Amino acid sequence: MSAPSFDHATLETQCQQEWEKLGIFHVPVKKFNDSKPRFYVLEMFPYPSGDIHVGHVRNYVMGDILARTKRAQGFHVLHPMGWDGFGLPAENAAIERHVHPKDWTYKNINTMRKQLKTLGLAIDWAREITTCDPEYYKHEQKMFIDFFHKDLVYQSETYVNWDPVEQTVLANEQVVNGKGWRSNAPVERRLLPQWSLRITLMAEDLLQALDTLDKWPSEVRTMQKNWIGKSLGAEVSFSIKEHKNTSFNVYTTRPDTLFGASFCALAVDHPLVTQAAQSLPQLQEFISTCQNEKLSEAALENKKKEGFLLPFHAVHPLDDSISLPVYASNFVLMEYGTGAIFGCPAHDQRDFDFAKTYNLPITQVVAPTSSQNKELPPLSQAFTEDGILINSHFLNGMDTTSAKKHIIEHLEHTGKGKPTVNYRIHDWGVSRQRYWGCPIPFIHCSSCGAVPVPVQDLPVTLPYDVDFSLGGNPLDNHPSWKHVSCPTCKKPALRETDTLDTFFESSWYFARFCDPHNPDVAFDKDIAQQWLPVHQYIGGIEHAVMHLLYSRFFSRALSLCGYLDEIHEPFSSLFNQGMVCHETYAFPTEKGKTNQWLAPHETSLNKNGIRVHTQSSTPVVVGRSEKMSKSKRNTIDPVAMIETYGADTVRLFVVSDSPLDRTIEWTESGIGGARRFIDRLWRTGCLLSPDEHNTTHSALIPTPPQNLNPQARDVWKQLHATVKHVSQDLQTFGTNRAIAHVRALCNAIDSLKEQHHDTDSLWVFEQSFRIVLRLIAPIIPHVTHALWKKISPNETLSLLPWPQYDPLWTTQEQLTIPIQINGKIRDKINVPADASRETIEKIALAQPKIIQHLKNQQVRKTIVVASRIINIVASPST
RNA sequence: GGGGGCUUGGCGGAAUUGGUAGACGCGCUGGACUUAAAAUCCAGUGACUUAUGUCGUGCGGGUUCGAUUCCCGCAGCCCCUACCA
Repeated sequence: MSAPSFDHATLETQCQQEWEKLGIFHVPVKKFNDSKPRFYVLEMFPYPSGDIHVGHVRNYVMGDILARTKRAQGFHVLHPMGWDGFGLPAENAAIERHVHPKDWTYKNINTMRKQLKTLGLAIDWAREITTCDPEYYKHEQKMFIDFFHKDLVYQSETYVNWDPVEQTVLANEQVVNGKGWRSNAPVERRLLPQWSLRITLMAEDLLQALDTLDKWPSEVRTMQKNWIGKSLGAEVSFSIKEHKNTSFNVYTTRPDTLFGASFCALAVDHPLVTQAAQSLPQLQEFISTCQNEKLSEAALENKKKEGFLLPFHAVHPLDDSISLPVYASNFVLMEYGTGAIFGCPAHDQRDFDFAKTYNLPITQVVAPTSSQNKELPPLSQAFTEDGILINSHFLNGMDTTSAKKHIIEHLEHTGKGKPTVNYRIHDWGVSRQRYWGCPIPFIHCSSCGAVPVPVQDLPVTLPYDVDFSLGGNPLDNHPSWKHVSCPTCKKPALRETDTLDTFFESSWYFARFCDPHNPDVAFDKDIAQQWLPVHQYIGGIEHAVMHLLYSRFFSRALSLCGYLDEIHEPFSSLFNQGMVCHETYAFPTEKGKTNQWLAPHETSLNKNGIRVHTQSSTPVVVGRSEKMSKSKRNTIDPVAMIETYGADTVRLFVVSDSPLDRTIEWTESGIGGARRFIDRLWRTGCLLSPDEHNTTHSALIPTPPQNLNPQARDVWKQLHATVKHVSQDLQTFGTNRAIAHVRALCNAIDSLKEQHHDTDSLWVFEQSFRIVLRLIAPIIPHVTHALWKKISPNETLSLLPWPQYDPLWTTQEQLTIPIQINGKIRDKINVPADASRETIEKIALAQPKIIQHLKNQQVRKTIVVASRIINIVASPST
């Protein structure tokens, strides 16, 4: 890499101090009454995990480029930053390293803030928020109570992962192969009373409104759609032969195949199974086997479908002479539908497998449309397509669609069933048995039940003096914190010791940023509404479902509770940045032990080209490239890079090559090229003398002198075209193209300077260079700011309007048009842009090369696409 | 099992959305400057070919005057989701 031509560290610090002094990126918290449009750009805020890595840099730089561009284009820009403070890693640090989660979190925040600030981001730091601050979460507690009063919150019993050794509830990621991650003890399922949010209430609206989100990636919309999982079917009632008045309901999307039913199956936690198990020890055993299996088997593909034959039969709802065996089975889920199915082996692969295992009849009731009454061979697998009904009494001969309609009508008529809409999405369980989260503001009283904490008593703050060595939930173990009196009857009562899912904080932070320090309310409605919805949200695809869906639910719930009017969608445009990946490195592991990951900087290639742990020279296991994450330690620290090359170089480098939505494999090769470009700008800028006339630079590009030489004229045209392209590209995250255009223009103006030394060419050179600085400023703000100060001491680059191109200069008066013969380019001609098709054709056919090629050929047809191409279709003359 | 995506020189990637494939950069090669190196500048750089040319956007087909772009089939890689009745 080149020797620095200027001291980037000093220059960048100075620039950042100047911006701060001028308050350029600060937006007052108030209602605007000017006509200036507003633009809210938000990157998903970081979890304070320790240090920033290059993935963060790429993410926040791309948002910053947009914020700076929009600012120059005349918008009030809101571009804030905050911290998603609550989370499990803080608690893990407490358990493993005996630091307090709060201290750990705030220390990380301070580190990361400092690191982010070195990038020179155009952020209004006065709006910084931290979600683990009671000033933030007290409003969340109020919201929770408001949701409760609107019946959007309720309590119910739900299963959790319970570690019997640690005496604690485990998050899904803390369950490894069905065992507790620390205790290695088999995890149990336990029923606990939990709080849930009624997101299912809004399932239909959340689904329908996806169609309005036309500035979201279609994959994200599809994923949400599948997650909500609406299906149309029927609920069918099966009565039990042995017990009069007992029945169970089955949900099916294929009621048309009902005559093919050969068994029924219930989930192992279905009430009828639980009941039967009371007198059947073997069934009890089967249930617990299935429940443990359920947690351990991540790969369900090879899992056997098992059943336990229950001591009763189901009566076929269409023919009470038929009774069907009923199984408790591991492939039926209580969480979906009604937790019970009827098995139709011929038309469902799972049922087919099950029938094969237990020797149940396989009756085909749908025939392929093509089969036309021919005899059907026995099935080797389930036939799941639509077709024509057979073996189905009154349904015979109908197609699948009309059979469905008929059977549902029939079932409704006999009272055995009804059409049903089913959603896959569940209500959102928000209780977590953890310390480092927002306390749920409820008090449990033996006589009054669950009572909300009175608003004047909010916030319910987390106690600092907690003991993590006891295991379990420290809030529950705290000697005094949970003991309170009931707000209603004043009798001794217990505080809720569960805290909220950390997705709760991130579901409304975008609204808090609008009015971040309001002590009384979560945010002022009018102030929030002038910014919302977020115009451009930026974040990873991993949040495609949960975070984005919860936020969408929240904006609806907040509207219901009067926090917002008419804001239903929180993010009008969404951009998914690509992942930044890197190989993983680990010491060779012994069986049964967890990987000991190594950070890339701890390894190096030895002289034989083998990657080793640098300190010990031990060869390391090189794993495949994965998304950078703290857990795999495959992160790259940008701090050293910023020190060596400067923030501008790092900023330019991370957005230069790959399109921002593409997954990239991190490599530092090429960063020298980014620095070279900046050095080149610096050298060129230093050649220019300060502007003595104190010209004020507006959006308009100045008019050049008359009669420029052709090269200068071409540069001037290219300049306008570049402004056009870059303006578009910077707004659509096409930074790689924008940079390429600017570099091409730089090459052109440099060669103009080399070849022409007249005053007019010099003028073109200087003016073009000024525009280059303005176009590239959002990407490399420091060096451009400093250079502008040199050449226009009375202006601040960040306050200049965005340059506007003149369409007159982007039109070509002379065009190069290729001539094809049968689709192959044979020659090129220069023609005036307004040449008619006939003229072009005439010129083309007169070219010597073309005449040569058309010798012995007969022209059949000529296609002239104005200002594009000419294609001559010819064939050998006969 | 279901859904989505990707595949262009040695590498990252462009391509006006069906019209000059390889912009811009990295790397590499040669040259200038230098005692030498670094830096900088100049030239070259898809393959084959002495050249005119020929081939070339994962593979096979199709539509079209014309396909990296649209359609069908196949392969490889990646992501999401999953016993969803």
